[in-house]
Amino acid sequence: MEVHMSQPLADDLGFLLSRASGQVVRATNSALAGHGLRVRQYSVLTLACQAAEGISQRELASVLGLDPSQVVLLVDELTAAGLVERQAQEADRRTRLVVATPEGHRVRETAREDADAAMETPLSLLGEAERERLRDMLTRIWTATG
Amino acid sequence: MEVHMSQPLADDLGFLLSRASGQVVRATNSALAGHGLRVRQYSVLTLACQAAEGISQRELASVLGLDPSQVVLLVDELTAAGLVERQAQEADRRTRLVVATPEGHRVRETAREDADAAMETPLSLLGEAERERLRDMLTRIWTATG
DNA sequence: TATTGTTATACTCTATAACTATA
DNA sequence: TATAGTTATAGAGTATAACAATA
Repeated sequence: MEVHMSQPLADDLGFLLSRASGQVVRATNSALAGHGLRVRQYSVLTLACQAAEGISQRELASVLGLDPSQVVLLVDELTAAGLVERQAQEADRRTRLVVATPEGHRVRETAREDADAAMETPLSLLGEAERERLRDMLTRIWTATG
Repeated sequence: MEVHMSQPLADDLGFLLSRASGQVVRATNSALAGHGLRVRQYSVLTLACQAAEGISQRELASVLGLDPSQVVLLVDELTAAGLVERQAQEADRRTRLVVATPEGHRVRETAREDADAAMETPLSLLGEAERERLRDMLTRIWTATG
C-alpha cells in the first residue's frame, strides 16, 4: 500500500519545467530583440534555413508543437520582414513551402550567436555531458505524447 | 580556433525546454480544468498549502518567477474561489500572508492526484532516477540566474 | 471526404509603469 | 528612501471554430 505524501512544488517536474522555460525564453527574447526577432519567429526562421527545399506550414506546426493557424501569423511576420518566402509547390498546390531568403540566412546566423550566448548564463551550472542528457530527456518527453 | 556549425533547432536547449514545457502545461491544465484551476493558480495554492504560517506575495512571486503584479490577480481568483485567504500581519502591516483555507487544502489534494496522473504520459519514457536528475538540472538552470 | 492553409475571436499570459500604504 | 501590494494597459501567446482551395 502506497503512502501519498504531499509533494513540495519544488519537486514537481511540470512546475520546474515551465519556470526554467520561462526564464530561458525571457533571456533569449531579450538577446533576439536587437535582431527584430522573438523566439517563435527565430524558431520558424531556423527551420526554414535548415530545410534547403523549404518546409510546409504543417510540418512547422508539427515540429514546433503549435497550431497551424499560429504558424500562419509567424510566417506572415517573417515574410513582411523579408526573411522568408512562401513558394508554391507544383506537386500539391495546397501546400506552400516556407523558404529562407539570403537575408533570412544572414539574420539567422548573427541572431544565433546572440541567442546562444544568452543561454550560457542559465546553463552555466551544467556541463556538456549534462546538457546532452537534458536534450535527450526533453526530446523523449516530447515524443512520449506524439 | 573554433568552428561554428549551424546547430539544428532540435539541439537547441531553449527550444526543447519551451516545447516540452508547453506540452506539459497543456496536459496539466486539462487535468486541472475539472477542479476549476489552471497551473498558475494550482502552483500558488500548493505553495500556500505548504506554508503553515502562510506566504507573502513577494515570496510567491520570487519562487514562481513571476512579477508581483501577476501574483495579485492569481491570489484574487483563489480568494474568490474560497481556496486561500489574505491575512494581515501585525509585524509588518505592508505584507499580507496568503494562507490556504480548509477547502483549499481539500481541493489541492484531489487536484494534485489528477495533475500527477496527467504528467505520467509525457514522463513515461523517463525512469525515476532520470526524473530526479531532470529536477536537479532544472533547479540549477533556475538558480544560475538568480 | 480529408488535408493545407487561412481568418476570426476570445482568452490567458507577459511586461511595464505608476500609484498607495507602510516601513 | 525603500519595500509590499495594487491597478491599469498593451502586447504576446494559446485555444477553437469555421471556411476556401485542393487533393
